[in-house]
Amino acid sequence: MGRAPCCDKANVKKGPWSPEEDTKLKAYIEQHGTGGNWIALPHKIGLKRCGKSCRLRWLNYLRPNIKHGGFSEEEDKIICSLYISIGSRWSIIAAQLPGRTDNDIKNYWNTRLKKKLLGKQRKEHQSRRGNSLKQDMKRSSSSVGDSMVPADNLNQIPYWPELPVLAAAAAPIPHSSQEHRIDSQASMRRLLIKLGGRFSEDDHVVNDGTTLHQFPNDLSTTDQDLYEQTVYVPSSSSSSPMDALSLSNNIGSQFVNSQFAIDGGNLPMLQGQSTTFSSELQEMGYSNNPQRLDGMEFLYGEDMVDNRGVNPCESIGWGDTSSLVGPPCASEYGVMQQGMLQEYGFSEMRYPGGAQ
DNA sequence: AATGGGTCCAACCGCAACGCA
DNA sequence: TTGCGTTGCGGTTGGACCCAT
Repeated sequence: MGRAPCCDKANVKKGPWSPEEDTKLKAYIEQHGTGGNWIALPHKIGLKRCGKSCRLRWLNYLRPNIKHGGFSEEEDKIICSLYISIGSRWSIIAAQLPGRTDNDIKNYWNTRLKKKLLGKQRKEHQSRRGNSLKQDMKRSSSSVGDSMVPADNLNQIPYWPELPVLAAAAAPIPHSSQEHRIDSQASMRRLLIKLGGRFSEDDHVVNDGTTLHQFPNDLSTTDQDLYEQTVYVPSSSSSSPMDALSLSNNIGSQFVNSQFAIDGGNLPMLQGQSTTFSSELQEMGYSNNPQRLDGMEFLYGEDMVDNRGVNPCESIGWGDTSSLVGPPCASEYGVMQQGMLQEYGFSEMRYPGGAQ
């Protein structure tokens, strides 16, 4: 037996709202408020509408100070940054953009921003792929015998971006986890810089023994304090891992401080909710090759490419994003990751235009 | 002018979380 | 603790509009 419908669908009007309906709803709410019961509201004012429909109409259209269209560059950046950090949590993203509704932002992302980024990514990838191909051809023709890569494998070998010297030294094996981690940090930086962020080179990475987090060196809080300010930590009083308010407040405070940390610590709570996000990212140029998507590589672990030794702690699909920054992990690999992060750790992104 | 495809956005739907009795 | 009604959220859809052919 299914759930009882929230309203009598047969006697409920659907489709676009008329100006009369808008006027009725707006006048009533402005005078009496919602009364704490959306379901009863349409009956009170004689509207043949579902309560949910009234709520949506009010929140997305009639509510005062709603802005429609005309997203600024700044808003674009905020949306992109937050999307990359938390995925399609439109209500949380909307909370950072006064006057914008989650529906508006969702539509804007789906119809414009995504395509904008997609085009950007593809363009850059194509041009870089072209250069890479030229170099490959040059190399293979000049030193076929010396090539590390068998000639018949050339077509299968993805483009590997240049590695930081230290990473290359630490990770002589091309597919090592260290290499990916380091490259992931660089990738994240690149993407965020593209999106308008910038990094402070002297920011610190702290490992409190359980979780890694990044913060600027001008903060004097303790690790725990910082962690609670920077990422959402389910407290003993908060039983819900999806405490959106906490997350929202947390993100809000980051913006208040004009700082924006992309931190995997936020992400475990997104488990099981980001399949679309993941596929979108794949669509944005990432299919089987993590290096194909310049700037997005950090979102994927090598296990996405190489299935050897998949470990729940190491898996980095959006079902478990916790390893983006280096969560608690019992495996040696996890410890190694943390060590590498400490060694070469990437810093938070500071949002442009804010106080430092 | 007709039309077919693409784009955009308001609104709907279903599900999960929440709150209360 | 449980069950039910309500709310909030994210994904999807339908249709209006635009533009190229």
